[in-house]
Amino acid sequence: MRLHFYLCIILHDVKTAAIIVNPPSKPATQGDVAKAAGVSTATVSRVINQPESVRIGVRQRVQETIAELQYVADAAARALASKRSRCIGAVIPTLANAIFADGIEAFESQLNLSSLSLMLTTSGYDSQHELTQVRTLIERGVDAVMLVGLDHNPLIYSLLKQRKIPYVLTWAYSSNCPHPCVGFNNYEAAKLIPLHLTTLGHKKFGIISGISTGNDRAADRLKGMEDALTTQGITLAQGSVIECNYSIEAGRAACRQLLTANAPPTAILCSNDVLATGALLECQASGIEVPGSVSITGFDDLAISANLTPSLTTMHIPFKLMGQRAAQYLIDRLAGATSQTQQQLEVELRLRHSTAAPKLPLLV
Amino acid sequence: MRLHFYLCIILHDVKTAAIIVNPPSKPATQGDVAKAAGVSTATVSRVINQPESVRIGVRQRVQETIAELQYVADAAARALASKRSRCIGAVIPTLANAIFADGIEAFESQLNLSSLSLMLTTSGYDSQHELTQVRTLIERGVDAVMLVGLDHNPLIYSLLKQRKIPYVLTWAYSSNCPHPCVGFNNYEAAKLIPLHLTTLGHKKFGIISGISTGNDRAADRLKGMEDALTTQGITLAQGSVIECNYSIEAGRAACRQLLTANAPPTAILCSNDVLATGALLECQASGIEVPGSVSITGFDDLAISANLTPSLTTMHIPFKLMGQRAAQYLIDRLAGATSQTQQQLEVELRLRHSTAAPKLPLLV
DNA sequence: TATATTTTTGTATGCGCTTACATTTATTCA
DNA sequence: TGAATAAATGTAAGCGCATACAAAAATATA
Repeated sequence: MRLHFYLCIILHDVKTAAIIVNPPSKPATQGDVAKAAGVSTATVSRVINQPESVRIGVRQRVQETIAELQYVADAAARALASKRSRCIGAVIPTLANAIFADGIEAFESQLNLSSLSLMLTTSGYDSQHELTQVRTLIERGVDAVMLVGLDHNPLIYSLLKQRKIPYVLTWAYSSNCPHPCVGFNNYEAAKLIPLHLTTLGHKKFGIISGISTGNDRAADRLKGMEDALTTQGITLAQGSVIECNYSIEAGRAACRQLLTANAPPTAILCSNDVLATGALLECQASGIEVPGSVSITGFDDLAISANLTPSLTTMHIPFKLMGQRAAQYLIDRLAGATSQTQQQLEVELRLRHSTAAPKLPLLV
Repeated sequence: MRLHFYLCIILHDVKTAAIIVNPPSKPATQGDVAKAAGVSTATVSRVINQPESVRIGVRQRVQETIAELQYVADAAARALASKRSRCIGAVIPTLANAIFADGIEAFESQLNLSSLSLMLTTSGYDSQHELTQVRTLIERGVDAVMLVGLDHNPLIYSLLKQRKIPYVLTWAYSSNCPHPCVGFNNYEAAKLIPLHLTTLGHKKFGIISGISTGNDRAADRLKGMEDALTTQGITLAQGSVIECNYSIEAGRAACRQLLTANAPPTAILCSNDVLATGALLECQASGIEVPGSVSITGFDDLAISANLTPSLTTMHIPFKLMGQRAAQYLIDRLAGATSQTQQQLEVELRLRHSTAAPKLPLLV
């Protein structure tokens, strides 16, 4: 088979050779390119990895040969020899609800700019499963790992450190976080929301939170909201904090539960926009006026939030920027550079139409 | 360094050895395990890949040694030697709106059951970029590829065939599709929707479609709806078909445009639920009654659709099943088995509350 | 022009694993 | 019990590439 191949080379009809030979034969290797171009494999390797180090004439000849033979470097062999897979792993809780979509898409785009690929997995908000996924990623030989949130199974950190695999935490930030992170302070951000509502005159609150166990973002947001209320001298009534899954149905159910209580709240704080959307839709379905009867707030500023009626007051997060920064941090680390280890991003409370002063001010 | 290691082995204190040695030394290799267990590397390899072929006693000893040394097989070396990366690539249009979330999560879960990892990329609905992504995946050495839709750059197919990489198309099905596919017939499914509305008495329709160029699902759905209407003797007025991005904003804008026309439609057919959600929200925002003034339908049955007010009449697709089946098809192919090449899934029109008879029957 | 220096290229090893084949050990059967 | 057969294990050859080091070529220097 190879016979035809070299024959064609001699005949200066390399293109035809490639066409004729490729279907039946195996893909070209570096050695094939080297022979065809009349250089050593080392030179071919250099043309690919450090083109500047090869004289221009030789380089071009090799590049042409690569094109003609449709040579594609074998990723496994490269990884084995160079000890770099050029793959980055990421574990996010879920693909549902597009909560992580913008951040991840930006993360991947940024990686691609540096010829890195993304290996994306989901944990289902289960820290044990997250550990499994990280293990799998490490076994796959990823060069670095991105995780969501600050709290993770200690085994994850020890695995990562043992293997000297760079990592970055996202969707959260804490000034005293002992790990590299790119995100925002969920606690501090969440504190801003109750303030807005107490300023409007609200005194009775309900909170719909994600499951805080094993989810530091949810826990921080919840605590932030609670602490801010406490600071304002407001006490949350029994049963006015509900934790549930991040789903519209759960948000609806929680909202229903809060509003059918003895003394229903005039404001419902949701720890993300999916829950807030659910709450809002529940009010619509039950004919409860928002913000007339109850104000509702979210967190994340998802695509739908501005389009609901009423549009949702929520916390805007620069997810795209976060994804880019997180990727760049890892890229820099892999290049040996030392970029800023902890990066805090600015968030912004977007005041829209789901919040207003409570309808009936209490007569005191 | 290694000195300590073997010393400890001799002292029968392997666990300590692992703990002491691991941080400073390199991860254990197959050879380390082989020596420590007193077998050849071939046996270690067999214990990992075909445990049944190793006698139970030896097998257990090796497995214990693996655990003690915290041995993890090097993926690159495995891939190089076995010519299988155990990675599957997938290209989906976008992570936004969670349109592909359920299907992809199921796809990944199914892969994981067979120790396969997913390499997920997005194309942004751009067929040129899709080609780039497929190229990247192939260069990464994925064992198989999943794509969304039937129409793709011919180069993608020739690349895949040239490299003999199994692939499967999803989110679509056609009986005369020359490629393996697991999905549903977008055209036939879409045809069912107008029928429902004409039965209710609607005569004036508007359609909000995704961009049909380069998107066979969008094109098929649009054509299905148009053909069904034609069959019913209904003509679409000029400008009553709008193509736009799959975003809520675009759906809102399109809806607004349709409803402010001279003779606005009494029913708006949307080619997916994101657009339908946008349309519905636009009506809410403008105080237009649904289904009183206008009926609205979607396609996909996303999580939000049943929770809107009114709940959305839409086409339900078994995305989870589709993801599983697609993964299983590839798994079977990689195992050399020949499973069914084209798999059509059942869809179901979910009648909900966004559709009703038109308010004012025309007096003829 | 001859030598020293720098740049470019080649040689050859090994990354860690799988697997064909050879060898040894266990099992079966006459 | 011994030969024939089957099962388990070992030996050793790569897989395709990157790279340390050696050699050659180009360039600079005197």
